[in-house]
Order: sequence, then structure tokens, then C-alpha cells
Amino acid sequence: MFPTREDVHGIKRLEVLRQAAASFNFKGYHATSMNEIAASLGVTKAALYHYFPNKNSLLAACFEHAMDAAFASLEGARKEGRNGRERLVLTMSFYVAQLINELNCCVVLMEEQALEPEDHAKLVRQRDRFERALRAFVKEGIDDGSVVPCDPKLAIFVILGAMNWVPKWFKPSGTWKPDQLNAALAQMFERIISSSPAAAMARDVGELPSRGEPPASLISLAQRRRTPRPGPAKKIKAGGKR
Amino acid sequence: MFPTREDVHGIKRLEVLRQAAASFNFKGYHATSMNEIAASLGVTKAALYHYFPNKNSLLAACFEHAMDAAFASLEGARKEGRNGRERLVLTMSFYVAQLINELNCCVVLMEEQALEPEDHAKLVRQRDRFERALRAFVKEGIDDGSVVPCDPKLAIFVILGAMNWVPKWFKPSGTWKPDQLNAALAQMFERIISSSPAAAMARDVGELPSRGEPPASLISLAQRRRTPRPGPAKKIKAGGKR
Amino acid sequence: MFPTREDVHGIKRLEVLRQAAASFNFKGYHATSMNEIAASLGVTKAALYHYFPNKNSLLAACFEHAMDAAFASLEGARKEGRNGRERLVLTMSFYVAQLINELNCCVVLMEEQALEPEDHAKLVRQRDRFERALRAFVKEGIDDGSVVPCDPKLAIFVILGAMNWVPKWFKPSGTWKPDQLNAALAQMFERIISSSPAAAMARDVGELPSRGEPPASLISLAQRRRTPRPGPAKKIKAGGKR
Amino acid sequence: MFPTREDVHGIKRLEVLRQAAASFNFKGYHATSMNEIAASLGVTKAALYHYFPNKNSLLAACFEHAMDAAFASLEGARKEGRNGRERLVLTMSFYVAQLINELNCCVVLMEEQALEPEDHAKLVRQRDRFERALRAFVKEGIDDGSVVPCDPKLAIFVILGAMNWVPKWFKPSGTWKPDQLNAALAQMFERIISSSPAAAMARDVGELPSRGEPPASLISLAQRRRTPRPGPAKKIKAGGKR
DNA sequence: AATGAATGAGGGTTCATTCAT
DNA sequence: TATGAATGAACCCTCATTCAT
Repeated sequence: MFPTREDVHGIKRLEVLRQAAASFNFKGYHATSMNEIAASLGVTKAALYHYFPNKNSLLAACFEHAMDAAFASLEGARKEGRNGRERLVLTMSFYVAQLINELNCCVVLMEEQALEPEDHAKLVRQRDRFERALRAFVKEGIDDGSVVPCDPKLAIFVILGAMNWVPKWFKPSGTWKPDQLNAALAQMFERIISSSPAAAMARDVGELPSRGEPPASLISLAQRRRTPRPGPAKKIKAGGKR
Repeated sequence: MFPTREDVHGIKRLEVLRQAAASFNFKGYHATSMNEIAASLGVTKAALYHYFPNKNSLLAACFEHAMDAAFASLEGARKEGRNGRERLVLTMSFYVAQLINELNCCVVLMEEQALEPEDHAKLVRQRDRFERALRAFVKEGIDDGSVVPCDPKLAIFVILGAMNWVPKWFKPSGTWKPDQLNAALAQMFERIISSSPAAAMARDVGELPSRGEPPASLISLAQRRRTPRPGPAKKIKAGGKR
Repeated sequence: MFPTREDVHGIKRLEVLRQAAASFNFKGYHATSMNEIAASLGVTKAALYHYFPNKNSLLAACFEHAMDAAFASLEGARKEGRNGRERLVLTMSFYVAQLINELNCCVVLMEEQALEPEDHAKLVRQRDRFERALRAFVKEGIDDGSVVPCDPKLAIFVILGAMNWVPKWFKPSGTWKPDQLNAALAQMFERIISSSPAAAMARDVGELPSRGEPPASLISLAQRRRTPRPGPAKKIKAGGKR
Repeated sequence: MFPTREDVHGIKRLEVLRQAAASFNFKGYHATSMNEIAASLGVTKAALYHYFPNKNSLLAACFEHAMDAAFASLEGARKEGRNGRERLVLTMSFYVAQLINELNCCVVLMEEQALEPEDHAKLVRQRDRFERALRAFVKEGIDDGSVVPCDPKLAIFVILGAMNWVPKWFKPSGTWKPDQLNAALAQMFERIISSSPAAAMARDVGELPSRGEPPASLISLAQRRRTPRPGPAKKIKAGGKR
């Protein structure tokens, strides 16, 4: 999906990027040294420079990936969502799914200032475009009645904040599977903006899979480009409280 | 309210801390040099060492402040909140109010790994205690019917994520006043967990003050310790469950 | 003889250590900057950190070397010395020979407080063991009649003091050759403790080589582990007690 | 005896100097900070600058004191010693006595390079003069038969080395009293150079005082300027071995 | 006489980056 | 492709020193 350049240097390039992303997520960009990234790959610092011209380009690549995923998610959600709310929630779902899958974990979005001015400007442009699109979904939802009247900016900030916080506590190897996380997050986001009465939420996401039918795997959905899906909100609401 | 040690070195110590917190929030701990902090105060790097023994202790002090504020907020909310949901939302309100007031901006809670092992262990202990308390509010709320059944862990993570994202986009000098931010956030959080049908939200927090009565200033509440508050919790409760 | 770790990084590591030792001896540990050591090797400060993790480890390595030499000398002297006095004097001879040969100059033993606590404790343990062994030689010598009755502690302190003072005035490139220094020191130490009437001493060590047979090279002795030596000890013993 | 300038600033100046000397002796000049010296006196760093213009002048004053003591000792020994050997040993005795008494401990003579060029040149001049005088005593002794033929340079180096090592192990508060130390050292030095058969040495300096008549207090001698004394060598030799 | 605050220079250390091999 | 060695810039921190009070 994002064959930007990984064919130039084989699969190794992506591996490097994933390790870098993981470390950036875990410790932050500045606290991560090239040495560490290299060591976690079993090679020497200098070897990294065969795949990326410098450390900053690693960060830039992370953001590129993230923004690519963002826009792809946007597009996917536009097709499959049937109203503002569904599109917004789907976007986030697709987005999370891709980042977790491809970059080992959500990419840290909190250190953009570290980018070179050029890359930074580009990121800001893209991010703003992305956020505008998200806000547009909110407005759209308010108009079509699927989203509660609210301040779109704030709503998006809250949702993005929750998203970006994920790498701080979510470990793909933990008890929650990425699919579960994704489904649970979707429920949460839905609650934040839905105009409908609050749906009951799963008491423990760790048990979600055993709750009747398993939650639609948004990850595979995002990747396999399945056919239109109704979105988690509806399904779950159906089995929700009251 | 938190005279931890600022009297030792006069007011200057707090000034240093505020500047440091602002920079840490804006650029991150590792990206902030002592030189920058000093320069923003109009002094030399070395001068900072009169007030703090090293850079890391600045970060530690930020966290101390934050945790002090957290527990004070907890206590305040326990007294004034009338059910789980109110207590949770009040806690966050008080918390945000204090941090913005005292540290110039919310303290960045995402770089705890940078702390010295000792300080880090202490912070983790306190933070866990804080989060446990928040989750207890959620459970309490589920039991008393004020909170929708949900996974408490996830709910808290979402709320904390939204909170910690604030410093990335909120500037106290911007169009939104701290009080407005606080009120709007409270509404959002309320929506995330409330068991009652979502109350209509302000379309644009920037215009909030002009929307009828101004939102109850949670900040001043947190500081003046007023009597039972008429804030958003009440409103929503009016239409809430039970 | 002491391949502690110099094979890890090739010969360069030992070169670094020798330069460091020379500077430490000449100016003292604290007065020697990494910059100076590096400059004297024609490299940059940062290059040193390829071979040693920090400045202190350079000092620690010096001491390690010195203590290794000390214990090797002890062992050699135990085998070749025929009484307490001979063993003591031989120990010092072997010791000086090795340090001058390997570290360019005697290592300065006067700044142990600069070591990290761990290294320092280890050094103190070893040094105490070494000094105890030396004192045991003195006692042994008093018992076997080769050493004049005296306070062993003081005798050893005086000898060690004289030894540690050497780097302050001895330059391997000067008129005295290391062998000459060694032989002359041995004579001196012998006089301090010998029970026999004092043997005549060379008037000027600078002329020693021309005085009949050259003094037995204790250095080569220490290294080649020759059979019973004809060095000064023997001569003096000739006129010694018994 | 050395009223160089201590009357300018009262007794405090000497106190400062003593503390500085003690710290310099214990940790070395560069490892000792003005803060430490001040703290050990219960004042602030800045206060020291009322008595000495800078840190280096403290070191210079130490050396001045030491050299004053050296020359005074020289003069005293010239008057009271009856041959080369006695004069040499007396010099060292007087010297040690004064330094211990006045500066709390022998002054460390190993960091002259730290001095300002001017002071350093002066010190080197004086020190050379002192050492030349000591060597002259040796030669004198060789000529008058009181000193064994030997290399004067080396002999003096050995003796000075032993002397300068003292501050590393001698604590005035320990079991050995300064007088005992002095007497024992004198014996040792005597052995190094004496032409006469080796005198027996006290087995334990700690017991010296109980060995018949107490050893002539060289310290008080040096201070009270008593009448001619026979020197420890003679006395002790009288009761020496064989 | 003494202090607290501030400074500037310098030292140790880290680290991204380069380059010959 | 990968590495070990080396670099230079930047950073944290210390410390002697100054100065207004």
C-alpha cells in the first residue's frame, strides 16, 4: 500500500523503519539514538545510513507513512461510511489499524517540531488537511443528524489526543489484540460524537471476542478492502445496554 | 496551594519551573536545552543551577506539581461530586485548571522515561494510584448509574490521552480562555462516559461565552472551593439517567 | 603479560592508556583533560571514547595495570628471593620495571579518591593486600635476620613513598635509563631495611653503566623470568648478615 | 615564625589556609573546590575572597609556607647538626614538624604545575635551592664520613618521596602522635644514608615513647629553638642492634 | 565581613554523521 | 552491504570569580 521506496533496498528498509518507529514511540525521537535502533536490528549504526540518509529522514518517513495511512483511511471511510459519524469513526479505525500493522505501533505524532523545516511544513499542511477533513465529517454528521452538535475542532482534538496516547499504554503483545483495541476505541469515539443515546459499552475489552460475534476486524478490512461494512457503532449498539 | 519548595529560593524558582514546563510541553524534554530555558528567562544557563540541581530535577518538579495537582483534584472532586461521573469529570476539571494556572500550561506527561529511576518509580506509583482512583470513579458511576457500562481502563486512557494532548494545541494566550477550554473539555469527557443521552454541545468553544450564561468557571471553582457547582454536570444530569 | 583487554581494540587502546598514564603522572588526574590526552595522540577527544567509556575508566585501568604488576612482582619475588629482604627488594624492582615498561612511566598512585566508589573499593582491597604482603616480607626478613628490626608499616610507607615519587622526577628519556633507575632504587631500598652494614652505593647512577659490570637488568629479568639473579641484592648479600 | 600576612586579616586567614592545605593534601588541588573549603569553615565561597585573591594564591601560600619552613629548617639544622648526616636528618625533622604543626598536615608538593607561571618559577627556584642544599649535606656527609657513599640526587629524591607520601597515610588524630612520626621518620632517613652499621629500629613506633627516655621532640625543638641537641641518630645508634 | 545571585569558561560525554576498508 | 574509527557540534554540568547588597 505504501511502496514509497522500500523496493529500492529490499525489505530491510521497512524493518529499519518499524524499529525506528517503535523506538520513537516508546522513548521519543530525541531520546532514541541511531545506535539503539541499529542495535535492536543487530547491525551497526553506520548500516542504517544505507537505507536512510539521516535520522531525521526516519522520522519524516514515519510521518509520511502516517499521513499516507491517514488519507487512505479518509478515502476508505468516504466510500464505506454512510453518514458523518460513520465516516469519522471509520477513518480513525482504518488509521489505527494501518499504523499498528505497519509500523509496529502507532507513530508518535508529538514530535513534529523535530522535523526539518521543509518536512515539517509539508507535514503541517497534510495534517491540517487531514484534520479539516475530519472536522468536515463532524459538520457533515451534525447536519445529517448522526453527530451531536458540538465544536468540531475540540471534538477532533479530543479524539486525536486519545489516539496519540495509545502508544503509551498499548502493547501489541499484551492481552488486548490490535483488533480488540481498535473496536473498543471505535466505540469510545462513537460515544463522544454520536447523536444517538449512548450505547452500552463492553465492560472489558479483553473479553470482547467472546461477546457473541467477534468484532469486525477493522484491520483486515482496512487492508483487504472488503465491501461496505456497517461500522461498529451500529452493531454494538444493537447489543448495547437498553 | 502547592508551596513544595518555591519559598526556598523566592519566586524565581517557580518562574524557572514555569518556563521549563512550557518548553518541555512545547518541544519535549530532550529537545529542550538548559540554554533555551535560561535564555527565555534572560539569564545564563549556569544561573538555573541555583534553583535546580540539574535538568532532570526540573522535569521531576513538573511531575511532582502535576501529581500534587492530581491528588488535590481527586480530593476536591470527592467532596463536591455527587456521583461517579461527576467526580470523574470534576477531577479532570480541577486538574486542568491547576496545571494551566501554575505551570503556564499542562505539564507534558509523556516523557516519564526520562526521569531518574528513583523519581520515575515514584511517579509511576503515584500515577497508578491516580489512575486507579479515576477508574474507581468510573466503576462507581457504572454502579450508581451515572456512567455508561464500559471498560474503565479504556475510558480513562481515552480521557487522559485527550488531556495530555491539550498542550499540543492549546495556548493560554489564544482565543480560548483557560476557563472555556476547561468547560468544553468537561463536556466532552462527560459525553464519553455519561449514561444519559448526550447533551447538546457548544458548536464553537471560541464563542462559548456569548452563549447565554458563561460556563461555570471550573478554574475558579477549583481555587475558591465554591459550594455545589451548577456546571455542566448538573445540566446533563438533569436529563440524565435516573 | 597483562593482556587485560588491549586485544579488544587493537594496540591503540594501550597507546591511549599509556598517554593517559603519562599525563596523569605528570599533571595529575584532575588537571589532565580528555582533550589533552587526545591531542597528544593526534586525535579528537571523542575518539578516546571508542576505547574507554569515560575518563575515570582510564584511571581505573591504570590502577588495574599497576595492581596486576604488583601481584605479579610479588609472585616473582616469592620464587626468586631467598629471604625476606631479597623478596621485598625484588618485588619493588619487578614492580617498577613493569610499570615503566608498560605504562610509559610509573602510574601515579596518589589520586585513588578520584575513582568511582566501586573501583576505589576494589583498589583499596588490592592495595591493602599488596601492602600486607610487603609487610609480611619485612617481618619475615626480621625473623630470618635479613632485615633490621623495625616497624614494618613505616618501612613500607617509606619505600612506597619513594616509589610513588619517582614519576615526579624520572623521565625515561632522560640520562638515567630505566634499568639504572631500577638498580639504584633497589640499592636504596636495600639500605633502608637491610640488617647488614650498608654497602657502598654508586655515587652517580648516571655513571653506573661504566662501573664495571652493568647492573643486572631487572626489567628484562622481570619479563624473561630468568634464573636466580646476580643483581644488587646478591652483591649486598655478600657483605650482608650471615 | 611566618607572619607573612596573617596579621592583615587576623587569625582567620591562617584558618582558611590550614583548611585549604588539609583539603589539598587529602584530595588534591584540582579536586578541591572553593565551596568545599568554605563549607568546612562554615562560611560561603565568596567569603574566602576576603582573605585570598583566588584559589591559586591559596596553593601558592601553601608552598610559600612550605618553603619558608624548608629554609628555616635548613638554617636550624646547619647550626645544630654536627656533620652532614645530622644536618640532613635534622632538616627533614624540623621541616616535617613545622608543616604538620602549622598546616595541619604536610603540604602536598605534587601539584606545583597548577601554580601560575610566576609562582611556579619562584617555587622551582626555591625548591631547587632547597634540594641543592640537601644534596650538599649528603656530599658533606660523604666527605666527613657520616654518610655512606651514594648518589646524592637519588638519596634526596628517595627521602623527599617518603616525606611527601606522609600526608597520604598519616592522620594527626591517629594512634601515632606527630612526635612519634617524626622520630620514626628520622630513624628511617638515617638508615638510608648513614655510613655506620645499621642501627636497630623501633619495632613499633607506637611504642617508642615507652622505650627508655622519650625521643627528643623535634617538633618542640624546631619551634622553641632549644639549645644544640645531639640528634636522634646518635642516641638511637647507641641503643642500636649489635 | 559576608552573602546570594549570576557569569563565563571549560570539562566530560553523547551522538549524528562520514569515510576508508 | 556493512563496519570500525573518527569527527565536530552540542549538551549538561561544575567552578572560580565577580558584584551589589
